[in-house]
Amino acid sequence: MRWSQGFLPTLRDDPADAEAASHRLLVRGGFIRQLGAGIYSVLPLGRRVLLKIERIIRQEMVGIGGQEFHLPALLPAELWKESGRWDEIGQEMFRLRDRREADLCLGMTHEEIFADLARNELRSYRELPQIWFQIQSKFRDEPRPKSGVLRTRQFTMKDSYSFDSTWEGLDRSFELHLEAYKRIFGRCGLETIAVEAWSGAMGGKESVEFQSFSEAGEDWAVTCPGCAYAANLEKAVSQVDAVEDPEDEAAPERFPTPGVHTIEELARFPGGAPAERQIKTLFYVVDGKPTLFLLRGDHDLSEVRAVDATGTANLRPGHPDEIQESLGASAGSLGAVGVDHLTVYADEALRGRRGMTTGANEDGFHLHHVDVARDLRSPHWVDLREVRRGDRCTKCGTELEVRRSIELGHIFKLGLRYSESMGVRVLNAEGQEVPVVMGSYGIGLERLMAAVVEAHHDENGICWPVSVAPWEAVVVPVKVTDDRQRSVAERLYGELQEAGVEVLLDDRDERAGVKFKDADLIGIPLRVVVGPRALAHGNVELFERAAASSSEVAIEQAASSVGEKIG
RNA sequence: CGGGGCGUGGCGCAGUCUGGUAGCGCACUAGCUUUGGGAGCUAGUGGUCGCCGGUUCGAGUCCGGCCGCCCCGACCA
Repeated sequence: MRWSQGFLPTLRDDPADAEAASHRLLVRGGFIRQLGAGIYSVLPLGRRVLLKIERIIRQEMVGIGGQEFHLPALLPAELWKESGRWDEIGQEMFRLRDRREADLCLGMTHEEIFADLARNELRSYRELPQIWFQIQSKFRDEPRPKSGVLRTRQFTMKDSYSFDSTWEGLDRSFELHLEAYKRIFGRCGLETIAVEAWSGAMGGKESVEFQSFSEAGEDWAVTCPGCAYAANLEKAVSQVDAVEDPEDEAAPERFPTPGVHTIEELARFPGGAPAERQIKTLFYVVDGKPTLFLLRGDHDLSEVRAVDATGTANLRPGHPDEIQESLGASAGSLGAVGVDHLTVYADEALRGRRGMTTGANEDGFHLHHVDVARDLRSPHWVDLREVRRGDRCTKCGTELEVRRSIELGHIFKLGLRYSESMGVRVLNAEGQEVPVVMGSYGIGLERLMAAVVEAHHDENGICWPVSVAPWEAVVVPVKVTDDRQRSVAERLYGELQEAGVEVLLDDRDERAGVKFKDADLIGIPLRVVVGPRALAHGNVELFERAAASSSEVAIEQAASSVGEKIG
């Protein structure tokens, strides 16, 4: 394509409200434009990148036996009511009514719809396994869209669903996806790790996320340098570092702590206690009922674990007035000693601890000499603690690392979650009707594009890997009004097109600096510069964007050199 | 939903405190000069100052309400 005829709206300035590099560069480079919070238009440049990502995904999905569908995004409520998710999923689902007042929603995922097709059409185990996929828009009313296209309310997802007659079959389908996903991300130029994850609203028994390390991410990946262990922070486990408590037979004793509201303040307070010798008391409202979560002072609550422990996702931190009403004190002076009118969950790390310090349920006072076993009224012992950097791996004892990451894909062993609620059954070899064992697998495409930018950019712009670059090469005549330069540039443009290279010709009558800046910004991997310096020797320059390295080749060799470099 | 910030030509911003009828840089149009890393000069185009209401002779500016967007904490591809 000729640049002068294309729509490539690059901006000279960074957009004011973009912080993440991918957001900034994709907007500035003319790949995307914002329409609303978490709603983006994809421009021609961005579309080319997404189509390349789609092609890679499609090839790999077909490679594991996947068959492509295209389901509606506008979905009747009935199927969701059947699976129970119409009520389970809260405000994240976009809901609407048609003119007959029938409930509908915009698809946020398609388990129900594929399960409906499966139950209507599949009859025998001999038709299985099946892997069905689509590449389609998803809608999720995120509480907080952010970072450009990393987290949006409408996005494109490759979602696939496997149907097997046995659990072993599900394991195979899952494994096929695991390997396909590794290839997909690798081909897009991303290093990823597969981590154990929490299944969340999808349900099912086991799930794995693919994450790419990036400071722009919103997830945390816990990895063990000593063994293969890797997990999402939500799911990660670790050994508790043991704390030696002194002999302390004394009864709990109230003591004044004026102005102390936090663990840190109490640790610094004369006569206070180090964080690991305090009991942190968190007040939550769970299914409408006030509830306490107890942790070691230096540990943090994992809300996902709290959800697991309580069996409901309906929980939130208590409001100040609720706390006051239940315990007669404000957050910062709370404790569970003597509390028997609230449900209390205690983290395993507190088991057997004594000589502890905790709030006295009276503002400005704490208790010393608390013996967990003796002074707490039969709490529910559960795992509430969030893993942190430096904790030891449960498998090999090595210190764990915790790093920011972007969740690129998530694969789930759904098991019978949908086949039982929706009646997806086939006959097995014995002629008995059995529920189909399902899996579901998703990749967010725009997020994947953004993650590639996060991983491949510098101060001048994006450095696309050739596999997903909007154009593979750009031919830049330094001065288009120069006849020699223009004719050589046209010649190379033609030769490269002939050779099947996706090539741009920057035929704009702009100064060289403008054209170089733009080419850097939009990240074309290879730039062929046609200028007087090299032409004097019958050469042109080849500039490799990512390496920022330049070399000269003879005009006659230029097209084939480009072909070699872009592989 | 809690906290913080911001809405002024396409983009980036000033002007708001202290009311007087909208300005700068970039981009865009035309001309001349220039031409290897975002050129210079000249002349132009383009804005109901987020929306509604109020105060006032007069509102971008003051008051009230609403809407939108960004960032930080609880959710997910």
